[in-house]
Amino acid sequence: MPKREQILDAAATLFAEKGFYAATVEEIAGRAGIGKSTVYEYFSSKDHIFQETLKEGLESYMDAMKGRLKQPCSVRDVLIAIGTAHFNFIKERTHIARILADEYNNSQSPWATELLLQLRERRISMFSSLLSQGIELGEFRMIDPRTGAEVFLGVLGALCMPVLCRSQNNEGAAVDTEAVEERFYHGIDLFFTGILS
Amino acid sequence: MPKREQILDAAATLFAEKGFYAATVEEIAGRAGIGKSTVYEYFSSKDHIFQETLKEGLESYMDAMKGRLKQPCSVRDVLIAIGTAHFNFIKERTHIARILADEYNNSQSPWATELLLQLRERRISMFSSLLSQGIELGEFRMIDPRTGAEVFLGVLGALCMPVLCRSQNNEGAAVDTEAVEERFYHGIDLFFTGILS
Amino acid sequence: MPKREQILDAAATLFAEKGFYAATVEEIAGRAGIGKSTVYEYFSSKDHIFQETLKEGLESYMDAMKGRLKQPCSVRDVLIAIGTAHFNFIKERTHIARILADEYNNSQSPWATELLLQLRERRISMFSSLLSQGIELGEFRMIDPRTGAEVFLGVLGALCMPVLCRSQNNEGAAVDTEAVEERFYHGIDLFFTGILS
Amino acid sequence: MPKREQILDAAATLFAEKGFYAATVEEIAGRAGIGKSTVYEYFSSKDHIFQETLKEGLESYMDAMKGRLKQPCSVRDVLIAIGTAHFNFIKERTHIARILADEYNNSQSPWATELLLQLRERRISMFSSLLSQGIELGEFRMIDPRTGAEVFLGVLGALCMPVLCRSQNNEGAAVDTEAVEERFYHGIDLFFTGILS
DNA sequence: TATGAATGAGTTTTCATTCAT
DNA sequence: GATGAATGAAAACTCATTCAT
Repeated sequence: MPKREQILDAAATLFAEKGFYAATVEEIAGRAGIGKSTVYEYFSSKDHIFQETLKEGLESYMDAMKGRLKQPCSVRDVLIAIGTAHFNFIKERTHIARILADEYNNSQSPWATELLLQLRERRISMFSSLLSQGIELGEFRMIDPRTGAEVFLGVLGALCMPVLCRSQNNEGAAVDTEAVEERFYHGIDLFFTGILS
Repeated sequence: MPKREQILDAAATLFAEKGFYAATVEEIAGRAGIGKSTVYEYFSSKDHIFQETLKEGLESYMDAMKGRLKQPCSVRDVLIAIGTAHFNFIKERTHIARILADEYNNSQSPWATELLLQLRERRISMFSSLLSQGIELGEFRMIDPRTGAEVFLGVLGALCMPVLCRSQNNEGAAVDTEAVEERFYHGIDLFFTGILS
Repeated sequence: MPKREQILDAAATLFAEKGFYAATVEEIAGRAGIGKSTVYEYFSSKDHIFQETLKEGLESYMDAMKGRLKQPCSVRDVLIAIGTAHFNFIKERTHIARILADEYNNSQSPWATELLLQLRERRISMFSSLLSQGIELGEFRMIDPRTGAEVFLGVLGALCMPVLCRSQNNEGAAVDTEAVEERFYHGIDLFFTGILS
Repeated sequence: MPKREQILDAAATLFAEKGFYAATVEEIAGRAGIGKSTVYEYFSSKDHIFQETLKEGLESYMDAMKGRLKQPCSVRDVLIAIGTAHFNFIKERTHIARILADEYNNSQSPWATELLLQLRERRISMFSSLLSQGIELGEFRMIDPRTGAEVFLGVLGALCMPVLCRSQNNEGAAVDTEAVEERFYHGIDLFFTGILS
């Protein structure tokens, strides 16, 4: 595996586990199995590493989502497919996901907040346009698409929390992913149908 | 104002703005208008300051919520009232709210994560029992109350994000709180009625 | 008890227990049962407290010795009497004794070394003149009195060590003072008679 | 010279001159001719430096002694040889010797006291067994070997004091080592023959 | 006289980054 | 390229001392 990726991998794990500040360049190098100063052959600074970790995560997340957009079925099904992709991304790339999920992140490099907000906007606009489509097609009520998008985002986030949280409690009983997944789909369903009787 | 509170206030602002690590004790002292070592007359460590900031925030948040629980009206209205309280809390104590909102926070003191997760659980169980009530009263469908609670949490969080985000961009145009508030109620409404037509 | 003495007492205990640096003015004040700044009404600095503690100890030690000098008996008996006084001083004022015993002390205020060296010189000259007397009287061999005095000093010190050492191990089983005392007199005897058969 | 040793050397000098607390890491680094943080590449803390200084000193002292034990001569001569080794050690490694001599040391790291007491015990048991031998061989009277050992320890210590003391008064006239040495052997002789006529 | 509150000067320690090999 | 060694800059924390009451 190319060194650059080794580093990025190690970094993602450590940033997710301990945060930007507590993770040291030395540790990252150690986990990547290389010398400390070698890191600086590939990245100009610790900040830079974080930046690239984030970028890579961002893109791989968006890619995972995009695959689900063009499907010849109801918008509702597309949104569910996106939810599924989201859930899978989190299961498979938990470390990166933890970093991406930390939207309020301000403990780290200042521009990180910026990137994370950009991700948020991209996701919102993606959801928003899907909702608009759905409204046009008569699938959905006449709601404000942006609001709907924000809500959907919140729902996805909240329902996946359990997976991301426990991921660092290596000791504790592993999360019952099955149960979480079941609740996940139930929760998404609530988004569509509401809770009123 | 008592020194202890001055410090806590300054700390809340700085922790919210720059996170636990980037905020220095010197800065906190400076903003509180006192000498660095005076801080240590009131708190035994930077960690301790954060802990107390968090605790105080936690309690004042839960207090703000509890006022809304016992009302002679529909459960739906109670949930909306809670939403309102949440929104007001965020408007009024934006700094603390930013800290409380950072559920994925792991960049800071390790027990902080614990406290924040506890807050989450308390909120979920509060919402959960309200939903159960509503179901019993026939107000809501037969949904899983915990899932519903998680979703409601996510919705509240996502809808308030704009306020919390910009709060640090002191430069940028202030958020259009009115607009956010409008979306906020619209979003909560979606939680009840769903988006399907 | 006058405050000044309260402070000096507390100081002696703490200086003996933890040394000059580790003992804080706050602790001293606390143990003396007064406020921290009150200490400065009686002493101009921490150094000053130590200085006075030392002086007081020095004098009370020399006083204890002097009482034994004028006795109508053999010089040998005078030296034994001094040994006894030394041993008693250590039993009764262990804390001060610990401080006085630390001749190599350089961890503390610089002039402290000076005072302790003076004590040493005073003791040596006391012993030295006794030995000279003894030689003149034909009690002792023709030895170098100064050397003899140094040796006697060393013997006293070494034999009392066990008491001073354990005095800080509050937890441990108290030293068997009886046994130490027995060895003490045996040891002094060796000084007079040597070990050769 | 390897950096680790440079540091240890500088540290020994400074600890001996000013004690553990008054010697700063910065000074140690300065005297070692390196940057402050470089020290931490070799030792994990100031405490650690002291610990290693002490350990090294302890071992080199015991080594110096051990060389003198196995000699085909009278026990008395062995003890004198040990005295000589002791004296030479002090002349050659005065700084370390100062630290080792400070048996009452409690101003420093707590475990330091422990190590120094261990040294004392090792020396006592060494002397004690030599004395026992001497008694068995009929060289010495029937004395308590432990007491004898303690006395011998005290004698050695007291007689070397002048060298250790002045060693820090760099300004003052150097000690007349010759004179001290002469007294040293005279003093040891007293241990064997006593002072009685 | 007595003291709680405030603090500045100083110390240890950490860590991203550089540089010589 | 790769790296071990070196370090400066910064941060948390301590404590003797002062000062207003």
